[in-house]
Amino acid sequence: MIDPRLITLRVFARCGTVGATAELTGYSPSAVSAQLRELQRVLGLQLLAKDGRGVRLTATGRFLVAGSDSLIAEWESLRAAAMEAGDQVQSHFGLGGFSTAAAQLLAPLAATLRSTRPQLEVQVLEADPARCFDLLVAERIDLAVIVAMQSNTYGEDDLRFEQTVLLDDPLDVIIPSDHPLASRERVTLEELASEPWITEAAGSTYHSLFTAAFTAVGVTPRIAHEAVEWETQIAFVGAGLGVGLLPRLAPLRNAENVVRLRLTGKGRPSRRIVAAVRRGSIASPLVQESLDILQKNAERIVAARPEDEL
Amino acid sequence: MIDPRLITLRVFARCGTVGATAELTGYSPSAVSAQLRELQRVLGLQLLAKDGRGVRLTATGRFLVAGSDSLIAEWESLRAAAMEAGDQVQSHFGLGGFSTAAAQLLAPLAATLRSTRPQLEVQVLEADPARCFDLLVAERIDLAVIVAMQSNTYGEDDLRFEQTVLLDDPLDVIIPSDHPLASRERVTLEELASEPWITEAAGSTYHSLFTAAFTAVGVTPRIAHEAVEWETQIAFVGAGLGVGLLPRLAPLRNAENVVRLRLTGKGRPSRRIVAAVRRGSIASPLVQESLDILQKNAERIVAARPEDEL
DNA sequence: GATAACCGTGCACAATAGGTGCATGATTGA
DNA sequence: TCAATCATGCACCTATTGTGCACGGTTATC
Repeated sequence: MIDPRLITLRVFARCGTVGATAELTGYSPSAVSAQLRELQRVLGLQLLAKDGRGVRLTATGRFLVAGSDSLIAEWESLRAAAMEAGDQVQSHFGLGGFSTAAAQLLAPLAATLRSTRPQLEVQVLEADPARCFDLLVAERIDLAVIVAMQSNTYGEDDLRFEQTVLLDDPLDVIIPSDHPLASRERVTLEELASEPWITEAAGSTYHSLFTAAFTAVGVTPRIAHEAVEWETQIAFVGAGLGVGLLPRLAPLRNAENVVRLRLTGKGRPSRRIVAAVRRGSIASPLVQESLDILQKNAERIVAARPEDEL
Repeated sequence: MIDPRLITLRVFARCGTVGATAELTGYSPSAVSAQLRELQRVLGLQLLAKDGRGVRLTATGRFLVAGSDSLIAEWESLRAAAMEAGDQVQSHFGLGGFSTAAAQLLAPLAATLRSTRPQLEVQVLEADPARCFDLLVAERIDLAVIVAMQSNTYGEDDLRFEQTVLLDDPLDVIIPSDHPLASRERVTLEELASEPWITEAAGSTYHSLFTAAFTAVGVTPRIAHEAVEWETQIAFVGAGLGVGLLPRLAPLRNAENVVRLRLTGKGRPSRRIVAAVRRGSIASPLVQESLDILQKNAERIVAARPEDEL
């Protein structure tokens, strides 16, 4: 209902480059360029200025983007209310989420929605949290399940989103099964301080979570290897290359020579998993139903942890 | 920036028929029909229902229209603020007004804007007050100068508009120059109670003003003739067919055998002339400038009435 | 300081959304 | 029963809007 060119401008405000905006919105770079030019013509405002080999927003452009937050939210809110009032037959619903979240939470949600609403065309996009927010802004997806980080660029009070906590997913330790501590049920990070650690590349989504866990207990881990996928990390541990942290939700499957241990002691690290939607859309019946399903699923998962004291 | 199909729906909510909506928006009936159908498809909502040989809004449709008021206002407000912030070059500006208002206030405004902003394409539409409001909703015009009636369908608190009082335009009496009272400077309505009156057709814009003037002093006038244009009414009076009320702003020109007299006594009738814009757009620099010009012009007109006591 | 990489934009072309005008069907009032 | 009114479907057309490619300008690298 809001002019798609304004949406494009908002995405550009996040990305900074026409190319990235094109990639995120699904348009070609020329189309984005043309849209932004057209938007300026229609409004009679200069929103962009050349800046080196790229373009940047002018003050007016930033003003417009900032002010449009509430406009978008208002529309989402109105649409949600209208859909609540009328018996809507929404045709498309986009979900976004990151790896384990997508597998453990989004897949069941999509399956449930598919069965309860056969008319609905559910689309799931796997994407990391930052990209999920961008996809929400770009209106490519309507709901995202993401990991809330301390270093999250998007605060809870961001005018563009509304976030709902689903569950806290504790981090476990995975060590080779021939490790001296392998028979233990619980360990502390301090006990593993001198181990060679396997983690993700610096700057990646979980790396900050990794370091935060150690800084909480005042230990500096020795990072021996880097992996991108959980599977790779598990394989490395299985090969005896070191130890690693693995979220409870990430399945170990039938990995050989790898043991999962619960962490104990103070500052047990965990990642908070939240659902995010565009502000205003939370009243939409589809979003409401989705959040209900996610909450129930999250509760079921938490309840299935018999050993969780504290 | 708001989807034109939603604007069309809003106009339809006012008109009630597809044909009238087409006439007001400038589209063809088929286009309006297609737009409304498309809007329902996109939203997945049933907004219209067949009703006899026409269509009417469903409850959901009415809800959406009502809720969109604030959405439109928010956009207007944002655009106005952005245009204030940036140095905009608005290309089109639509003005609407009714007969004398258009001639006395709108024409000078258009001329001034044309000279101060050569780039700007100013368009003036003559239309009665009710239609002016419709044209504002349809976004055919951006500012209207209208006569505020007691029986105004659009209250000051309407979420869609913001109104600014420009001036009060008193009603004068016009009588044949050979009338016994023609030499008087001032008369009261009571003195003319038994005269044959010339007015507009019942139900027309000024008829309610006419009757209100008499009910205020407790007199029931005898309506002898009806005219549509001021010119016609003046000619009738000149022909000795009766007497009539004429707003001060309406020029008498060089009408023969007609004298204009000031009304005195309690409840001197007058019509209030106000400027109306879409809610939110009042902060726009163009609207601000226009209102300034109108206000100044109104003050000049009022100041040119040396005899106005009370 | 040459070269390569990157970024945005203009242009020819294609697709498609969105417009008009007319004919049609349905409904109401004379 | 007939005419008037209203919305809508259809054929057709226009013009907006997207793509792909080439180009010019800017920055980083060697």
